[in-house]
Amino acid sequence: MPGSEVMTDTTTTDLVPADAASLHGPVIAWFDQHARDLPWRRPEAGAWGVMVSEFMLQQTPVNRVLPVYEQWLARWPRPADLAAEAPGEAVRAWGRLGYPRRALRLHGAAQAITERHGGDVPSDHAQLLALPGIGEYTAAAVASFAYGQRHAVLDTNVRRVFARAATGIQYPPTATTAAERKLARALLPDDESTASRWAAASMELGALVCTARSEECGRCPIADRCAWRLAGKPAHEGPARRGQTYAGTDRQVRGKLLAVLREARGPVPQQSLDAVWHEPVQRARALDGLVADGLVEPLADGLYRLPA
DNA sequence: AAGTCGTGGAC
DNA sequence: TGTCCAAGACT
Repeated sequence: MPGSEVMTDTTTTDLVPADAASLHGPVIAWFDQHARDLPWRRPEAGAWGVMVSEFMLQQTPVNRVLPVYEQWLARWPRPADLAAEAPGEAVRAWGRLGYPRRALRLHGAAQAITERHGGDVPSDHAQLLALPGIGEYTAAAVASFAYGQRHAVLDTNVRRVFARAATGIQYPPTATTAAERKLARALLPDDESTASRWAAASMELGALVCTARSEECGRCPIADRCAWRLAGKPAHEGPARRGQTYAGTDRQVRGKLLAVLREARGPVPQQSLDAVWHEPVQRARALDGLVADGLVEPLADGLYRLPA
């Protein structure tokens, strides 16, 4: 929208730059003291380790990612190792992390890295963004965490921290707004290495202290200047922002179908897939969807398998 | 641009 | 128990 850049947002109490800078020190100092020792943060993880972790962490909790991440990197320590495998092996190794299309996209990204970038995860934001499964957030995260670059890294944790500390509201909007991106850029430290540190620190603060529910302001290094807390922590206004009932959806059927294929060694007969769901129309629709997504490969004689 | 896409733990 | 939530991407 032309003109939106210059519109003044009167509904928020965004910090002025001088206040913004005062956040960096306390948050980064807190991070130095309380950061979790996660495997993808260790130097030996490398850019590939960071990238794999970011794929797995999309909409999935850290604790569930940890074991799969370790197995994945032990088996495929470089992008070329994964690229040489059948995509179905990536889907199988993905296990029960959920959203298995991520496994397919990670495999595709590994192939693109092998073909276009000599087997090295690119450090350029635009080149990262061009890889399958990498959007604005993941491109910024890899560039920042793996290569120490200066990028606004706006994930759900950071958005919540900024919504509270800077804007004074309990929760950020459903979808990321231009105002949020602008705020994130304004809060980004000038120095590259400090900016990279800030990105990780503000994210960790949201993950450990400034959580969605039962936030712990007593442990927050910037509680004394948090706009939301200073306003008396007003409750979120408006309707509940979620409504994804899972039971009975196509997603549940897809999950059941894929679980059968994941646990089988070779091709599976149609009959085995039919057993997971009673309703034939929905079952067929789910299976068609999996085939269309490239997660399942139909063979002759009513056999199905993970993609070769 | 609102819907779709898994899974399981916490309260 | 049902609801909410978890380092989003894609169409």
